[in-house]
Amino acid sequence: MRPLLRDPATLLPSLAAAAPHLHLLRALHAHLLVSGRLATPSHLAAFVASLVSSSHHHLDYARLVLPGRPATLLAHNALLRALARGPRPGLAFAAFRGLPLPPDNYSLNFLVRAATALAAAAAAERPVPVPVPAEVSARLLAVSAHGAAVRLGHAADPHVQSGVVSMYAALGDVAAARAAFAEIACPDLVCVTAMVGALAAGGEVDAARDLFDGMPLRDHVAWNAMISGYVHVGRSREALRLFDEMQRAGAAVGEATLVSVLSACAQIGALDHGKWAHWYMRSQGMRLSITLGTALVDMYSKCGAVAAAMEVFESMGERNVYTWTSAVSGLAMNGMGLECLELFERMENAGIQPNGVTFVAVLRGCSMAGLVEEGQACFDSIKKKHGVDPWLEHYGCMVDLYGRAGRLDDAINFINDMPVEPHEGVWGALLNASRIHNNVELGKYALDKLLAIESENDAAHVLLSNTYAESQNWKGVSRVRGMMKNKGVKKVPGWSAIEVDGKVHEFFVGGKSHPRYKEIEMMLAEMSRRLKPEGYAANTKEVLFDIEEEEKEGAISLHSEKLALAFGLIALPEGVEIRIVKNLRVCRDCHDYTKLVSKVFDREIIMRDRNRFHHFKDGKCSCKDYW
DNA sequence: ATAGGGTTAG
Repeated sequence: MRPLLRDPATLLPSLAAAAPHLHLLRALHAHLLVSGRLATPSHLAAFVASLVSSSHHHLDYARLVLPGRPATLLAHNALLRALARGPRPGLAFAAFRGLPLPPDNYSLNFLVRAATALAAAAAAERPVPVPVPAEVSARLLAVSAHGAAVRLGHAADPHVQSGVVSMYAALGDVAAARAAFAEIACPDLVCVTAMVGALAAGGEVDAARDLFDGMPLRDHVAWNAMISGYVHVGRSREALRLFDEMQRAGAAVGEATLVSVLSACAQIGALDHGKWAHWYMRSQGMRLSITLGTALVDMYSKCGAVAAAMEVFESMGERNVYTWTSAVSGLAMNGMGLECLELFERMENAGIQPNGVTFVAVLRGCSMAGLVEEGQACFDSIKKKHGVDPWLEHYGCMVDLYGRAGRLDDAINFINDMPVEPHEGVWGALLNASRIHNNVELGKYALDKLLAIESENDAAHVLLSNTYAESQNWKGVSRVRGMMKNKGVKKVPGWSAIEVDGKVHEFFVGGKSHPRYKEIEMMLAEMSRRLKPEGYAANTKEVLFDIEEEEKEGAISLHSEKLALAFGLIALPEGVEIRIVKNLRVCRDCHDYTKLVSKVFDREIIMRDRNRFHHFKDGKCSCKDYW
């Protein structure tokens, strides 16, 4: 005979996921008691899980229900699992200690997951100078969970093994992950993959790659771990190469893969690759999730395709802080300060709480567009309206805002009024402002402060040297050169990347290794020839100061962006814009040079440097020579 | 009758 009503107990599994209200749970409890089903372990376990699930935390209720029942691990493990997944994973440890039965491999696994959740939460907190207490306690709990697994004889369980490895990875402790992994006699594929992930996320990509290459089988998760590892350390070209291999190997390309691929494209400005990824996800009918959509917005923004970025942004049904921040920051990077402020206002109206990263983006937008008053208002609102203490970076942005606008006094007063000790970013901003406005004295002052904090900052030395150079103070330039030599400060080598026919070409300062270098050399000569009548003379003020005076002109012509530019003129058909991505700030000479090339060769050139975009057209740049 | 590895913003 079929029951007339659906048995309420069948609702249990879905209730566990749905965070039900207390009255519903009480009714269910009554039903389970009356029908006697609460005595069966599976029903009890499911009921406990629904009590402790997600935000509705009826923990005390669960604690009342459990002791009155014959103790089963099934029910207690359900509690552990729910606690580990819940908003306060630390509670799983107390429950574990209070277990009325010897824990099994499942219990240990849930305990390890709880420690992982704590570690991840601690890592997600803003980096602060000293380790946060959450991190310290996460570490202690991780070690104790691992110890418990070993002590209780569950260290050989494959689920526990992979869990322990990724737990240490979540803590950011690669050494501990390595040590734990070394103890495992026969790690299975999932466990090896976890180790690949741990190494990759910890920045040890080459070690990760060795392990990865040695795997007899690799599924899509292993590929994803490896690809994201490359992206993480900025080796995006290798990431894209590996992605090609992944496809040839027939591994499943999913959301996680594409997010990493898009991030790689964003880093090196590989717009064609990025467009392809966008096309691919559409052709596969993939849903535009928040994560994927955000990665797309970021990719298009960082490739200088703001319109496309905004199109994706507007088409998204759901957005979170990351999405909004990416869009706001995209507008800022592209010098669209007013639009950036407008979007920020929309964000606030939409009820999305901005965070510190958002404010950095807005302040940078103001700084680039010279919107001093607006930036001031934004800075004040951080504390007044949002009740958040500004980060040091926000102070740095303000110094940059005043400094770029030429309001050096305001910048200095601002620094003097800071309630916290200025950090290197603040002095760096002041140093940069001194360079822009040729104030050598102030530059020296800022550099002294900067070096007192961070004595090996290469960018600082380069900035000071450039400040000297712009005021023709060659003695000063060589003094900085000496300082750098003495301290062993190495200048980060500049590179520029350009994408042609879906292939990314990378150029380094003075590099001659490109297969088409002969043609590039000829093109460079032609460029010089055609630029001379336009009044171009190599600007030897800002140069690499490790090069002797008489070599300057020759050396300048080989800055990586010039090589990329020459290659773009050769390899890209007329009428196609040239897109170049560079890892450092573009120097004044290359900026002047590129402006003229855009006019003489009638090309649009879009150059992304360390800080922002430059859209060159008809001999002018979108930054209005202000960067 | 409960478990595992990979994914976004400055």
